[in-house]
Amino acid sequence: MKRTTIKDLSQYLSLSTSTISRALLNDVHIHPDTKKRVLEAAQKFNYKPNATALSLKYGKTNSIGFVVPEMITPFSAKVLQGVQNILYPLGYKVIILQSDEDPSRERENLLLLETFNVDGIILNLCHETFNQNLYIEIMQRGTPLVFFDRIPATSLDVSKVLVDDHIKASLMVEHLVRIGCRRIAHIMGPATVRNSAERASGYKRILTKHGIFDPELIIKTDGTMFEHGKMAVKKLFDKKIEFDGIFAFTDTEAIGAMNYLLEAGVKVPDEVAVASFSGTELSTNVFPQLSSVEQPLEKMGETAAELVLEKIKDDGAVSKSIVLNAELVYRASTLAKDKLKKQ
Amino acid sequence: MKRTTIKDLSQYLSLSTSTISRALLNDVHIHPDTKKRVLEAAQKFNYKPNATALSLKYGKTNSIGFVVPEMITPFSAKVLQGVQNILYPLGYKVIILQSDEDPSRERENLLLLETFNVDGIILNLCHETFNQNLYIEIMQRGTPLVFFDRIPATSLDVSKVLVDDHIKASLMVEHLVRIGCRRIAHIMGPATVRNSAERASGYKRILTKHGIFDPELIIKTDGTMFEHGKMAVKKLFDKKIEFDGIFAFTDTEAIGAMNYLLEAGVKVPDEVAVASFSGTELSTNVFPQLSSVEQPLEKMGETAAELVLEKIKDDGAVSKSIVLNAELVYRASTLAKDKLKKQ
DNA sequence: TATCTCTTTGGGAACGTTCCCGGATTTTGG
DNA sequence: CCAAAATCCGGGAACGTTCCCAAAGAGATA
Repeated sequence: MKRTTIKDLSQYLSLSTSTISRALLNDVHIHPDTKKRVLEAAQKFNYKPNATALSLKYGKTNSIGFVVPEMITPFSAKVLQGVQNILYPLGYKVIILQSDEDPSRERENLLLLETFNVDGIILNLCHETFNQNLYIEIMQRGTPLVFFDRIPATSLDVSKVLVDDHIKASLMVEHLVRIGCRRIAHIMGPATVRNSAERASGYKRILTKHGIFDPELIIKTDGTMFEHGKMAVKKLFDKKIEFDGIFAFTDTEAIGAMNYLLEAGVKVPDEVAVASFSGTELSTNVFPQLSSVEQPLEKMGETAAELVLEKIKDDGAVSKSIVLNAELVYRASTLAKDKLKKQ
Repeated sequence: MKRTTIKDLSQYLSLSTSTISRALLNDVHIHPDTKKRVLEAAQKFNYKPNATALSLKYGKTNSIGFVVPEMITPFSAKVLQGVQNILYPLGYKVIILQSDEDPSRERENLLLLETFNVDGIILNLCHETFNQNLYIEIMQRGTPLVFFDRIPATSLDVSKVLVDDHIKASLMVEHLVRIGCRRIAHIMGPATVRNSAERASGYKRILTKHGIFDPELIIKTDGTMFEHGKMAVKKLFDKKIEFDGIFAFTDTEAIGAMNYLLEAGVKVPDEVAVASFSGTELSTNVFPQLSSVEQPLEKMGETAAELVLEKIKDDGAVSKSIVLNAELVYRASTLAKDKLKKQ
């Protein structure tokens, strides 16, 4: 049950492969009758062009790689959605690889994509510097690389799409202060990505401004999942550090933290308000609903896809850094309160 | 900055492409010195074999398609994880496409994968019968198809991996009865997939056995997301139907329902117990934690990948239906209670 | 009628790789 | 020392497609 090829058609119709090809490609140099015969035969035998052969001929595979630290949370899934919105209608396929927050796994993934001959790569990195040289090499070897969310050192000349972590974090922390929090803890992201530092610096700036900064309130984590949020709160409890608000690096961490609080009998937001930084629907699908910086994730994916297409079309295209706006949405987890004494 | 090919190396070393190829492939018919020279040159110019050329030559692309109704919830992501556990080490790439619960989109996806020449397809369908003929055609044209979770009509001779929906649903509903629920609502899955009917029949069987079945308590939905769970509870409220337990088709629906209840001031599990059918980490990352039928999703993906590999190796391989076990895990959302009067 | 142009078709190289086949050289065995 | 065998290498086809080039035939023009 082999797939029919142009050669099959040429034998069936006693024509050359050239003629078949011309008929299929709407070439003008062909007799209408011949064209009709070819098209009918193609229909009859369900001819479909062999994409692999075309890839070989034209040196492009019409595929792009999408490399993310994980695919379990809706974060990457939302971005992917945007990427596919753009790429799918153009006939591109997307190959997805997960790095499991492991830079050496990320390295393998990138090299694998290179052997796959992808036309471009969209990447959310898992370590700011570890693979920096590899990024440069890959781009030099001709595969465009576009970053989103977690980006490499600014010295690298690459296209990227991001939000202003510092500003948006500041605004959300400011909100926590406004509703009456005075001991705001920060569940900080992994030290290996710059967003962690950016958001933490926004947090620190606001608290310092109000004279309520306390380094004890920063809990460092080495991941971004539910359990990391839980562990962070556990640490605060263990160290008997008092707090009445939490600003978390991601919504998964915020939710992990919140559930841990609820299970410990702590009321949210009455005793502890919780806010996060994200953009997935998780924030509206918990109780109480979560205040968060809503990044336009789908838009982020679309933008990244457009940037990589630009680079594919013209490999000399100037690199762009696109900063998307993120919206602050205040929900039940940070309801204004006449502060009650906690714990 | 073109990639180096065997031809480049052959010119550089004044050898034929045959010899280069032999050296690279560890052929025995080659002089050790020659081999050494070639390997060094390959290293020097960072030679990497062109996967596209190999695909063309061998008629296989070393890629498999993964088609799912959606990728936003962790469900598909967990299965994908399993798929990649098996396929990644073997050098296969996975191409992921989302059907958005739309059968005609699913159709497009399958046809696209066919033009991509994937070696096999792993599919979670979104309509039991709509694309049945297409499945048959695709398999006849030589691309093996393996199903998981939502499977086609049993008359179709295909490999598939699933759990026993009826039994497991029965057991979970039995548990709800055991803890004291008497008015158990069922948030039923989409009518277009057989799992919905299977789980609903388990539900119905148990309630009938206990003489507490009431058709009013079945709420049909046309999706499996948070919002469908919410809408279902809203319907129950609107119709003023009393209930003290919920068995939901998925954990996302269960969580949507639970949050809606909590926001309405209904206590879970005190007034309404909630149970679901799933296997993602969402069930342990809500408050209260959710009792659910935990499907071994990663295992499911691994099994599906193995099945598709079998079919790739030998297209006459006999089709298998593998039924995986699912574990019932009881958590806080169905704590045994001395029933209080509700609402 | 001879030449020119236009239309339609076929031949074949190219993309990068493997592998079969045959040829040249060296080694082995009697 | 000569034949046979082993070792090593190059040529070229094949995978499926496009596209350049050439050729054949028809029609047009002088």
